[in-house]
Amino acid sequence: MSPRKLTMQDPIEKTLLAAITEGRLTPGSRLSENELAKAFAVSRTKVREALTRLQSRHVVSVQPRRGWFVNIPDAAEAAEVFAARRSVEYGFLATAAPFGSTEVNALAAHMAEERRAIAQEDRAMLTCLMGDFHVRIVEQSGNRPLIEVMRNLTARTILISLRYQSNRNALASHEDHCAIFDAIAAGDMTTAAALSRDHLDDVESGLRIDIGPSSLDTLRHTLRLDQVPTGADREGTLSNDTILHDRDI
Amino acid sequence: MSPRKLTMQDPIEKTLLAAITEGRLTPGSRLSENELAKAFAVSRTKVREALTRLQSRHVVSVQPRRGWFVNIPDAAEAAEVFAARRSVEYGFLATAAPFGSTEVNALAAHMAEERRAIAQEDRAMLTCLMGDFHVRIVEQSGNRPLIEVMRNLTARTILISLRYQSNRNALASHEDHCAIFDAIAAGDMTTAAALSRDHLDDVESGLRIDIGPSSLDTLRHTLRLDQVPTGADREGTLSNDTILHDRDI
DNA sequence: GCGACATAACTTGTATGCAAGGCATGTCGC
DNA sequence: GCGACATGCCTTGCATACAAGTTATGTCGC
Repeated sequence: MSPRKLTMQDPIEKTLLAAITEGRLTPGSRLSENELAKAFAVSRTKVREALTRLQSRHVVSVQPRRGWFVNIPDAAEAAEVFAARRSVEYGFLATAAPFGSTEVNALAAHMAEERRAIAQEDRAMLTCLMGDFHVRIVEQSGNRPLIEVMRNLTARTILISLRYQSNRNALASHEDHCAIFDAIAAGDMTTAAALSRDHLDDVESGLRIDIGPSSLDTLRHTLRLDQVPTGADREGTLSNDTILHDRDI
Repeated sequence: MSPRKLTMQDPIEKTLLAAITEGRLTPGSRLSENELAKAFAVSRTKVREALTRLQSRHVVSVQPRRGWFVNIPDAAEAAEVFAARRSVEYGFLATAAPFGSTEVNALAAHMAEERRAIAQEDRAMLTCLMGDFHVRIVEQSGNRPLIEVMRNLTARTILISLRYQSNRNALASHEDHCAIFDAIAAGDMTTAAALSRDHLDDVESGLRIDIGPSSLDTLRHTLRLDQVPTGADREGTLSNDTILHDRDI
């Protein structure tokens, strides 16, 4: 299901994070300690451990005596996450040595995955892959702290995009990714860094931050209708109304 | 005691992190759940929560049924942390807008703190401040995700420096900081970024990675002699043998 | 019918109890 | 004297019990 193995220890944390990055858990979704404990056949202690870790990563939050919820990033948080990604991704590419053939091939494999997901019109897989692209670039360095940072920021980016990106355009983003990949493959890291920075600007400017917190999502949240979707209603296809302006992650 | 307020929720986590950044807890120090629970007058549950969070930040680690320990970063981890800092700090400065007078003044206040600590020959405070400099630069942006990243990386850097930096030179580092500050104050962020990157290179190359894991620290660790220092033995002064080549964080 | 209040059924927060395993000490066999 | 083994104390791992608080429900008064 997941396009890539998550190198994480705790299976609960890993499963929850996978569900979020794959769009099965959306911002505002409620996470019951008891239900998770039953689902994973462990005690609440272990569930709380995993939720606490995710909380420190700003992926979930807890309201005292009320419950755990998948984070609903506000506009300020969205801006900060994008700014952080600009710094990290630009800094990484601008200071990195040109990639070797092994690393370029790994990225090329990812580009093929993106193309396949586009061809299959697999919306969930595509969202996940579009975010993964940036993680995979950093992964080629083998720098674990940096990879971790990128994973966290990407997970939060997915929440942001689920929250604010009403109509996205995966194709435009994919083309940006292709350009970044080409620069990396050509060994031109400076260009890759600049392209990456501009790409993030474009994605961010495509966000509809006017979608206020009193919109459908929060209403569903308030009405407790925000359980895990039954599946079919999130399996959207790449409809024709995705025009060329907005970008998908 | 701490040169700066840590914006952290949990007092246990905050206290432990402060003790580490101020050098009262060194790599290999043992952290007993029971003792911490008694010290903070809470149950082991809360202590384990805090330790788990610090574990996910790579500040402490647990050996099953043996105990919790302040992380002893190995050479590979040290290299990765420095490389990550290079990317993040370079990327931040290279993509940041020039600082306003408010931000420059805040940094100037920090520089004064560094000078005062040097004059007072306060080694512990100085180590803390030298790491804090880089955090404070990013703090001026108000970007919380990035600040968090820098705080984590800086905490790990302090562990690295306690582990590998046998004889440090705070003065050389301070001069580097002065140069970076001057560039920022002049609005030349590009130069500041380059200086910051070079500074990290210099600090890293000053590490004595040949101090193998079978050295004094690990021996003390093995022999369980690695309790919290009694105080006096870590209150070193800036001795004259700190020559101009190595740099303090 | 409708509003206010009591109550019951949830939620998380925290402490505690017990299980499982590591490590040092002491003891027994030789 | 010395080595192997057993024992007991220590550690963390985990589940559970209970406390505290929030929300929904039902009921009573009007």
